[in-house]
Amino acid sequence: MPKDRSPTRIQKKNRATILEAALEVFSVSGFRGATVDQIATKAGLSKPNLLYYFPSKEAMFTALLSELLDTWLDPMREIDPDGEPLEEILAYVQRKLQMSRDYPRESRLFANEIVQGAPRMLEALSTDLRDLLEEKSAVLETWMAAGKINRTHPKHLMFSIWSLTQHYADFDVQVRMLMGEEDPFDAAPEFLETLYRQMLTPKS
Amino acid sequence: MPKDRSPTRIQKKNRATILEAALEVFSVSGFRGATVDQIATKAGLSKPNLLYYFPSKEAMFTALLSELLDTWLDPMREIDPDGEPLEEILAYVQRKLQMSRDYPRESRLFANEIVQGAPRMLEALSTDLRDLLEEKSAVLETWMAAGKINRTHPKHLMFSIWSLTQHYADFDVQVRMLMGEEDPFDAAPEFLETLYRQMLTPKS
DNA sequence: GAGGGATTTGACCAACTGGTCAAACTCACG
DNA sequence: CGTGAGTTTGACCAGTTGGTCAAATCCCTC
Repeated sequence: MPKDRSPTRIQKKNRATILEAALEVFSVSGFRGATVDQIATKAGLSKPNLLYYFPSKEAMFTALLSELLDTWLDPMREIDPDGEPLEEILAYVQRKLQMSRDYPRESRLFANEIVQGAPRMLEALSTDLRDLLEEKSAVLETWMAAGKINRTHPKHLMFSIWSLTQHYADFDVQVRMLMGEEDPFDAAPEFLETLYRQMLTPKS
Repeated sequence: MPKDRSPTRIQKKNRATILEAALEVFSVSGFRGATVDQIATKAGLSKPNLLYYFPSKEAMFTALLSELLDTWLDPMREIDPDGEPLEEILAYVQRKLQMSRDYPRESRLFANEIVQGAPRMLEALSTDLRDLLEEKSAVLETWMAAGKINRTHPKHLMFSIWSLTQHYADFDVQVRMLMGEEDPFDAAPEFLETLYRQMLTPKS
């Protein structure tokens, strides 16, 4: 094991290589389904070499999770309480959809883990995500109270956004199989835009 | 292995016991994460005994899938082309939500498999589900053409219904963790009803 | 209640998997 | 260069896992 000094050039390169390979493998097989050998092969390194950089398979997984969770929550952080309510929400939806298009492996990594009960992630979720959701739910409530958007359950609204956008990444094979030639991401932006605009635009 | 005659009383009972246990285990761990021993323990039978009734772990899994897929698609089959369009869709949404509440293990079983690329299910999906979706999409299109509901992409509309309803089953731990005491299924029916009503009710 | 098929299981096996370790090798730096 | 820390790996190990098999037990039927 390397000393706890600042990482060498090789350490930085190899850690990154390993995490990239780990993402590739964990995201399709889940924690238990993935094997260290698969990750090693994908990374072009030997199995003992991986375990030189990370003390265990579990350590690779949690390192990956904590590295990605922040990025994953960024689109939600960007919701601006002082912005134009409807536009803020619609923009958030599009950012989240973009994430599903650009980072499907990350989406599936989280999906895999949560579907299986999130045994290695619940702690992180119950702090970072929970706080962020409470904060943004409060923002939504003030917007609703001010009549800027239609009244609904703010948390269910957020769930719906996560669900609809991540569906295109998590259920990618199914969606593509059912759509044939057509790329799901062609029509998705407009579909979601229309959905949320019609749902949230105040009647007045 | 039993002869291929009509199954005995014991065969029927044990097969059912095994599939019930298999559902319990596969739905939380996925195919690879589940072990035959876990299923055997849950079923109260010995491992070799399971393999007497099913030739392999894979056979248990596929038997389970094919047994459940039909039931899983029933709510969609019930959409009546001659019914009142908006009400038909809203009723479908509620049926699907009810499925997520009553059969979360089934939902997670499919979710697990599809997220991982559906290696053992793609064939079934690409016939049964595909045909059914084409049929119901056509119905939606006629309703849109007749101005009974707002125009949108019919397939994306169906995806959205699956996504929103199954989210409550598949991401159950996350949803419950974020909602605290409140039962997600209390507010969900009304939330989804409002969402689709506002989205689909024709303007004019 | 005896015979024979159906059912059950303890013992076992080969393949796989996460992880260890000592020895070999590489590289930065004086 | 040379030397010591950093890096790599072949060989190995113990535990797990899917699956087999022969022997034992059960249960239906005549």
